[in-house]
Amino acid sequence: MRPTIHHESLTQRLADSGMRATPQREVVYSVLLTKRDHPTADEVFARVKGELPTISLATVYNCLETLVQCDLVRAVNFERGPTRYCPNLAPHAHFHDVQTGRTHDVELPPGLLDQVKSVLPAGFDANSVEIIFRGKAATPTS
Amino acid sequence: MRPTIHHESLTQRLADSGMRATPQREVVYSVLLTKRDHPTADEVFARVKGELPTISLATVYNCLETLVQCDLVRAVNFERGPTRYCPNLAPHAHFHDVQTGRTHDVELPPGLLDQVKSVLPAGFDANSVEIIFRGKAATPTS
DNA sequence: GAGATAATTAGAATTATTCCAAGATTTTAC
DNA sequence: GTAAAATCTTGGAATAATTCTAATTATCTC
Repeated sequence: MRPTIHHESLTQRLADSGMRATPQREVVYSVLLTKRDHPTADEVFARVKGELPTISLATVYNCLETLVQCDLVRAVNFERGPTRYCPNLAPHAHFHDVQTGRTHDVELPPGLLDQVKSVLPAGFDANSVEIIFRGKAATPTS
Repeated sequence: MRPTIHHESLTQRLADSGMRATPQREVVYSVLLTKRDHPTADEVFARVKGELPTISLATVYNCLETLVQCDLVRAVNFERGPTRYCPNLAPHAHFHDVQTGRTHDVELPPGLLDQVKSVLPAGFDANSVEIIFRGKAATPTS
């Protein structure tokens, strides 16, 4: 897993925010893109170590925070419990399967978020809407 | 603040789940109903102490968890940070004001949650939908 | 009222995250 | 190209939120 494909856009985004592209940031980002299962910082740490065995957990936290700042990654929090990270930039909702604990992305029809926003009373100006479903997902194979 | 008004329904709900109404549970619930600003467990703890000075933080956590189990209270998590508690049972969304850090309840038109649920692909069966807005709320007095 | 069950309590333990200060790396200015 | 400045990474300590544990207390049942 060599972080080349996304190198350009990552470097660009970071530069836009006055930051540098580093191997650590590239690998953290690459790990998120490779397996999109909403990992925790600890899980990212474990995966990144395969590529950069000497990276520290603090650095993983730093890199994740940086990527969130650059709008390349979304931090997701439902339930108390560790923050999870999602590199899906398209507007989407999350479905949290209470049985497996897994989180699935749910694509949203265009306009839905705006429609939901339109229920806000005067004086409330939302720049983001987050939708979280909870329930059971049918097992893909059964 | 004597927890009489809600005593009946609280006792009933607890009994339905095979649990007892205790002074601690009543005061915790009463505190949530009295000031609906989505307090953290620590904040609830501070408020409850006015009534029950010897209550422990562990008990506050226990009581809150119990109330959540009985569906009398909703636990709300956005951002990493402490869980907040909300005694509003009507379906509603939350608006998180990024300037003040305050959270407001947003009433939802009937049917909206079902409409949102309808975007779920086949195989996903949601029994709850949570909607969180983030942005700036106009100051009431200015 | 004795025994069983349930709830509360204080403090220890755990988990997730942030902070910090030192060292390494990269950039900039000459 | 090198020195100084700026930025990053690192490991460990510190903090914050929550859960666990074992002992005590309260409540319910018969």
